[in-house]
Amino acid sequence: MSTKPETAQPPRSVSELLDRLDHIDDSLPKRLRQCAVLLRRNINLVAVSTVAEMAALADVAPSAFMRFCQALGFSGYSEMQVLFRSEYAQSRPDYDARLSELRAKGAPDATNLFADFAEAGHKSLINFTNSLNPDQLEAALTLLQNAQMTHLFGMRRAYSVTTYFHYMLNKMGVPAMLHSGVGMVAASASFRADDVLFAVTYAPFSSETLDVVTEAKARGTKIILLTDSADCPVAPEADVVLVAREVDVEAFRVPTVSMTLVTTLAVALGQRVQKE
Amino acid sequence: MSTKPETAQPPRSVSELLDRLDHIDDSLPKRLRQCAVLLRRNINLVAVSTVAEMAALADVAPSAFMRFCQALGFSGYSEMQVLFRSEYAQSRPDYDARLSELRAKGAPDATNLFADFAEAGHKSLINFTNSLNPDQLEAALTLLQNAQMTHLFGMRRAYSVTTYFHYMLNKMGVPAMLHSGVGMVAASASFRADDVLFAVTYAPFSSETLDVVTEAKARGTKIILLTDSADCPVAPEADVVLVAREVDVEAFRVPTVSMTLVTTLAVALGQRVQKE
DNA sequence: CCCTCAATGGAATAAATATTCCATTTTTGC
DNA sequence: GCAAAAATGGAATATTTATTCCATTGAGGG
Repeated sequence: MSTKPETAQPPRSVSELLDRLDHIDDSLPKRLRQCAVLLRRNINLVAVSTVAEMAALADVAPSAFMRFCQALGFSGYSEMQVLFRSEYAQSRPDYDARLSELRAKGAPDATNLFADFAEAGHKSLINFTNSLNPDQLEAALTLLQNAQMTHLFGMRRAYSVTTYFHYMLNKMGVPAMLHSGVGMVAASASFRADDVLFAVTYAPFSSETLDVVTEAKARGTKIILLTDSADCPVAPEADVVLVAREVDVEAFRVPTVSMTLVTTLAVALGQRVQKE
Repeated sequence: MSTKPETAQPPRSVSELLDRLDHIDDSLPKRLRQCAVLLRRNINLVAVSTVAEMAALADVAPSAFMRFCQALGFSGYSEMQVLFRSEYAQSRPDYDARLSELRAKGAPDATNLFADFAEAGHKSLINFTNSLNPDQLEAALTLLQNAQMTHLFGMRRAYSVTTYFHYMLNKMGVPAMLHSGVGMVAASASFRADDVLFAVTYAPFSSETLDVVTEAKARGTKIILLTDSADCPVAPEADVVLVAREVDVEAFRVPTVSMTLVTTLAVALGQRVQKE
């Protein structure tokens, strides 16, 4: 029917491009394969290099690299480059250098403090990403997806997390109820067996939240617990336990991982609900 | 002896350049100062932008930006750019490798999504750290420190940020009042001239928050505005504007920078209050 | 072994981008 | 308020860089 479609559509993002590179057809001609291999290994150079430079690294003529870009679906090197440039424009290389520099100079305390919190946030995210158990996320998502209603409960610092989760769930069109803790008894009165309670609590665990979890358990409501320690006393009651540990700065914490996690859950849930 | 030396030698590295920018002579002509300020704040864009783009961001003619580069000691923009490009080319591989590794494995969607959000959070924090103007933080802290009462106001996603700020301020023993938006009129009725309004709003800006800011201005209450764009319509009304831009994932955001920022403010404030 | 077609490299061309020049405006010193 | 100097913006030019073209090479099929 149609002419050889090659890779008709250009990748829309760097990660899409990486995907494609991971599945490079072995039938690719020699030079083009060289390009693919080099690109896969030096993906970070595209934003700041010319075709000629990339071609030289791949040990290939510029025109060959050009053809390679077109085989990927781009109109040329430039079009591919804008992808990398725009992603890079949001980021920045020498984080550590910048941080230590900030600290070294007599920067005001507050600025240093921010840098410390930023670094802590970064570490927390990395730690969590590394130790993340995909099955748990999946389990949580399945529970949420099947829930008639999701009840959100958290006191003190956990309250911010539930408010954001509530906002995101609403935005995604997922029914959710935010309990503010004051009318606690009334809250648990509305728990039903086909509901899910998403409870957030950090050490030292607020007794209200522990009570609500216990109550939910008694009513047969499914329970997802987001906490910062597997030692949370009600962990055994929960169907899924998500442990988000935040690196602290002078004993203070930003709930970066928790916020990122609930956002992820909401967005993933939204995608699933739409596909139904 | 010699002719006017200007900045005879070009900076040898990005951090040397940053040093120089931090000590920009006030005698610099207007346009050139604009360039300096923009560069200081968007240092990361140089590697992937053209002079024309940088000039446009600085709201300056390309030739002016050119002169600015030369005033710094470079022969031109290109020479300055190689500095950034080469530092970038050296420093990135780790992070990219790590990410593409994650992707390569057939991880479930939600896990990938978390990794994306984690990366976005990381980028956001870096960006903010880079462009952070210590004076603004100081100004905000001074206002907060002198306030008789701090009023916190934010709708929708901004609400989570204010709830966390509220929690932290309480913890630090700083008087703060969280307005939840429903009793808005009542809220602004309590604004006094020696109070501070800490308003949080992101595009598209909620009319409630804009109204509250306007009302506060009329009452002589000092205003600190936390937003994600300098274009916020009430930015001119504010005494201090803090711009926390979050990198998005498929148009969704986690308020990582905002949360980190309010935590920083609260802790820094707590330290100062204690020292009094 | 030859013919055909894909692949390749280098050179020619096109496009984008940096850089300089200069007429005009703005500021500074008197 | 005037003259001189500095600063500015826009247009002209130079340079770099991407892209295409085409002659040559090499591989695969009959």
